[in-house]
Amino acid sequence: MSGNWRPPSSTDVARAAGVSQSAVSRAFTPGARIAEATRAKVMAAAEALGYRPNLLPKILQTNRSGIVAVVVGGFYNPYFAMTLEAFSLALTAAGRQMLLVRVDSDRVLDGVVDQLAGYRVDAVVSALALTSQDAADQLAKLRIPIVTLNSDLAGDWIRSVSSDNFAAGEAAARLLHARGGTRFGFVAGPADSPAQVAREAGFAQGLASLGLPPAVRAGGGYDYASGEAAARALFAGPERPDAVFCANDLAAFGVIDTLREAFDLKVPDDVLVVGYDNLDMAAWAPYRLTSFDQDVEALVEAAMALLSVEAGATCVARTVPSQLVERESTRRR
Amino acid sequence: MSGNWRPPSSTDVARAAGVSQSAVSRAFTPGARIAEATRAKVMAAAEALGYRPNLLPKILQTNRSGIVAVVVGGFYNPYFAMTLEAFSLALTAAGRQMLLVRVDSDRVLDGVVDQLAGYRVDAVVSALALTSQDAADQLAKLRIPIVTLNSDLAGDWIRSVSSDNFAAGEAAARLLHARGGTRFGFVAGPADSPAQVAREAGFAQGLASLGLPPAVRAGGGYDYASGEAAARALFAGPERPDAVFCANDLAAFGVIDTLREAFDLKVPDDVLVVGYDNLDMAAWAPYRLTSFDQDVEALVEAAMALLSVEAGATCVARTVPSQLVERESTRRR
DNA sequence: CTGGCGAGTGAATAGCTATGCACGCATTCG
DNA sequence: CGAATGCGTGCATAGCTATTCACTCGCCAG
Repeated sequence: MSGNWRPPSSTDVARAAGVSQSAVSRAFTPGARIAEATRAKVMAAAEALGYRPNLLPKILQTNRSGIVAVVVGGFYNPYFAMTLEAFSLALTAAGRQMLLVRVDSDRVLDGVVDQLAGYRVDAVVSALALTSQDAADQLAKLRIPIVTLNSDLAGDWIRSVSSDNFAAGEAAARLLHARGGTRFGFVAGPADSPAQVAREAGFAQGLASLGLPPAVRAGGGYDYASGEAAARALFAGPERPDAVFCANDLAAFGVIDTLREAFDLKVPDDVLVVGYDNLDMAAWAPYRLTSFDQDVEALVEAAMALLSVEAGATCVARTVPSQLVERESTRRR
Repeated sequence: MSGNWRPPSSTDVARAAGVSQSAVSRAFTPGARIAEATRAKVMAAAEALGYRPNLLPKILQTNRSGIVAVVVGGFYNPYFAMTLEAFSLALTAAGRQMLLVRVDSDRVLDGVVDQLAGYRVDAVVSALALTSQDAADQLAKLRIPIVTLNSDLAGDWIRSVSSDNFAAGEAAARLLHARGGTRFGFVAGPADSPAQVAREAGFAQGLASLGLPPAVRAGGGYDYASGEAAARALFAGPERPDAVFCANDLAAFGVIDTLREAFDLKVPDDVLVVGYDNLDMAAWAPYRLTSFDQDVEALVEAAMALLSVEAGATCVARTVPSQLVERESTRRR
C-alpha cells in the first residue's frame, strides 16, 4: 500500500494545476517570469498535494549541495559543543546544512571520504586536528575545500583557522609570573595536537624571555583524567610547582580537584592555575578558573569566510587572538 | 580555469577504461555480474581519474538518501553531547549519515522542514521536546518518520523513546527517604519538558506512597543558573529542605555550589542531593553526585530500531529504564 | 495598418547512475 | 553435432528539476 508511494513531483502538481512542469518550477523560483494568476494556481495545487521541490536534480547538475561536512572526533570535551553550536548557527544563517561526521581516527575518515564525495558536499570542516595530511590530500584530489581548526596541515585546497595558541602561552607565563608564581608547571595535551604544541612553546618562550626557569612538564591528554594524572606526577616530588598552565580547561579541572583532594593544596593560595578554552564550567564556584577564551564566534566567522574562498587564493590561513579571562584561580598571592 | 570543472563521471571512467558505463557501475556494485579482468581495468581507470560514484542519481530514483536529520535545540547541556555521540556511532555503524539541525524554536523548524524534505532525508530524530505537534504533523504529511526523545507527541509517523522518568522520580523519593531525608525539595526543569513533568510527578507519587509530605518546589530550567536560583529560593526561608531532587545534573551542580557558597551548607551532611543524566561531571570531586543514568546506548538503540519500523506498526513507543548511580551526595546521615 | 516588443507559456534537455533486457559467445550435455 | 545453459557485456531508460529556446498573444508606436 505505502510501499511504492512516492512524493509528488512537479509534474504531478502541474497536472493538478493544469499547467506545464516548467510553470511549477517557475512558481517556486524567486524572480522567475510568471503570471500572478498562474503562480496562485500552482501554489494551491502544491499545497493540496503537499509538494516540496526536490533539491537533488539541481545538485546533480551543479555539483553544489549546500551541505558542509563537519568532522569531529568525539564530544567529550564541551569545547566541541561550543564550536558545533557556533558553526551550526553560522551555517544555518548561510542557508546551508551541516552533515556531522564523527570519526575515531584517520582510517575511518578515509572510509567516509567516499560517501562525502558521493553526496557532493561543498566543503569539509575539521574541528579536530585528527585529519591527517593523507586524508586531506585525498579530499584535495576531489577538489573539496577543507577548513581545519587549530591544525597545521597545508595544501592547495586546505585553509586553516587557529586561535593564537603561542601568544596565549606567552601571556600565561607573564600572568603567572605577575601573580607571584616562581616554580612553573605545564600540563600538556596530546602530543599530536598542534594547538598543544604551540601553547607549550609559547609558555616556554614566555618564561624564558622573563628570565625564569623552564616549567616542569606532565600530562598528555585533553580530558579530566589526564589532568588528575598530571597533577599527581607534578606534585609527587618535594619541589612542587606553585603556578600551573594547563593545555585546556578540562585538564585544569582535574588538576584543581586533585590538588585539593590528594595534596590538600588550595587554589590560588598554594597553586595558581590557568586553563584554556573558557568553558562555561570555568566560571563555576569550585573552579573560578582563569582561562583563555578562543572567541569561537570569530573563529567560526573566519572559517565561514575561508569556506567560500576560491582555490589558489592567497589568504588561506587565519589566526584569531584568544582573550584572557582572569578569575579567582590566579588571584595575587 | 577551475570554474567549469566537474568531477569525473562513470562515463568518463568508461571511456578511459574502454568499456561501457554499465560496466563501471557494475564494478562498483558488490555482487554484480562482472568479469574480474574488466573490474580490474575499471578500477585502475577510476583510481587514475579519482572517480567516486555519485550517490545522487540513486537517491533520485529510490527517494532514500541514507541521511537522518537530528534536530537539537542547543548544546549547552553535555547531555546532548552524550546523545549525539551515541547517535553518531549508531548511524555510522548503520552506514547512514547524520544531518545536524539546530533550531531555536518550532518556527525555525518549520522553515527547515522544506529543506529536509528536499534532501529526501529518511527520517528525523528530535533530541529535544521542542518539536511541536504542528511541525510533527507537517513531517507526517510528507511521510517522513520522526523519532522523538522524551516527548509526548503522537501520530501516525511518530515514534517515541523515553527514559522511565516517572519511575526514576519515585526511586529518588525512596532513596532520599532511606538516606535520612525528612524535608524534601524539588528543583524543576522547564515546564514544557515532558521529561521534567514525569520526573516531578514520579517524585511526588513516591513521597506520597511513603506517607511523606510533598516537596517544596523551585526552579524552571535545565541549566546551571536555574539551579543556583532554585537553591536561593528553596533555602531562603527558615524551613530548609534537607533532601533535594533536581530535574537534571546541570541544575544540581548549581544547587550544590550555591548551598556551599551562599548558605554554608554541606552536601551530603546538611543536604542530600540527587540529579538526573549522570554526566561525566557528576563523578568529579566537587560533586560526586548521585544521579540517574539514562542509558544512552539503550535509548539510541531503541530509537534506531524505531527508525526502520513501517508506518502503522503497533510498537511505536518505548521506555528505557534509567539506572540509579549512587555517589557521595546521598551518603547516609 | 503593421512591425516590434515584451510578457507568459510549453517543449525539450542536461545531469549521472543502476538496472532490465537482449545479445554474443563459450561451455556442457544429450 | 545441436541444443541449452550461463556468463559477460552493451544499450536504453527512469528518476526530477531548472533553464534555454521557441512560440503565441496582446499592445503600442510609427
